[in-house]
Amino acid sequence: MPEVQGGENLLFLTDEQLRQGIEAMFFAYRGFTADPDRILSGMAYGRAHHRAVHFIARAPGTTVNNLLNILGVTKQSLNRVLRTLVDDGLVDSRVGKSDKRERNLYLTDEGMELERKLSDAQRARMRAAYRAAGPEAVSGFRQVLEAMMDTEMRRQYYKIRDAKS
Amino acid sequence: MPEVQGGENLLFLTDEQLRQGIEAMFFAYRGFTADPDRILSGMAYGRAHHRAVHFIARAPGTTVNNLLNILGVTKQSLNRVLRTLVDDGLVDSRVGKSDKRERNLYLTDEGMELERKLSDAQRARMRAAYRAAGPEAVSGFRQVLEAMMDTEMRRQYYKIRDAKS
DNA sequence: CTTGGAATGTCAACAAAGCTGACGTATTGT
DNA sequence: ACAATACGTCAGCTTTGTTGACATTCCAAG
Repeated sequence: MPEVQGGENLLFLTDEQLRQGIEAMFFAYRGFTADPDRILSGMAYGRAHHRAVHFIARAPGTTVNNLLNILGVTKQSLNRVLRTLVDDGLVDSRVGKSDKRERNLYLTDEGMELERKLSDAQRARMRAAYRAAGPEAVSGFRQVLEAMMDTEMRRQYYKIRDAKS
Repeated sequence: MPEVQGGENLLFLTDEQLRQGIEAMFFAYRGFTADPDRILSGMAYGRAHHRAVHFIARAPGTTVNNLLNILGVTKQSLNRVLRTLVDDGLVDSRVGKSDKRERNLYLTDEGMELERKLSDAQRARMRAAYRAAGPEAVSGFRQVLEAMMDTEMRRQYYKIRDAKS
């Protein structure tokens, strides 16, 4: 059998395989966001609020600028979301201690309650998927996702992850 | 060492691991859409057009209703996108042969050209990620993604995938 | 101590892409 | 004949993103 693929089995790199991966990402992401979206619909919040709340919960005291980098939106867009959360008493925005231009963001008790509700739903789905697929699959899943990120996003991802160890 | 986890290693199911998976999905999806988005910005098209073009390319002759089910949007939303694509000569909408109420959708040559451009970019990233992670990781990646889909979406996914074998 | 630049906030206007509801038309199946 | 289906469309609304302009506050360098 001729080694047309450089001596390795690269069948997983055929266009058809790649297209299937693309479609899997598309359909899976729908599932990924479905449960939080369901919870948020009916409240005055949307996916953007979920993202803000998630990363504030994850890195309490984070600055607006930092959140901007993580979320990759404009400050005007984030500000609109943040303002409603602050006004509604879910997020506390405190003037920075060392640098008073900065605002450090924290969830209030009410904010934490919403975060937990959203997170519980999303983690439940992730847990079910992980459990169904098994530890080895999970490892592969994470490897491919990390390789798919833009360099700057991967940096952000590691930064958050490593702060938790 | 006590078997507090039912005899298996379930460390990959800790809340921290699940949160990392959630964030990996978030950051990776950004990368996943980044290249097509870049190509489309500047044209009068967006991500919604990309999705329509992708699935029409994937299942030529598909009906509007079928596309609606795959994309999970309202017909008004899809119609707006489809109309611009037809008007611009990227998509051909032909009256159904057996059932004249239906419209069968096809890409024109110009439509195929755009699809190829978008697909090339997205597949290049996917290929790089797959290559970096290796075949075993890719298998795990796919398993977790499939387990994460809603049942109906998984059905759609298999349907498209199996039509290509 | 003044001044330039950085971080933040805000106003206005706009665009993409989703939604609901209502309605019209052609076609099909009962 | 009539109900249901597939599609298209009008109108209006929401969420979430965008630019651009401008004010405020503050740090730090000259």
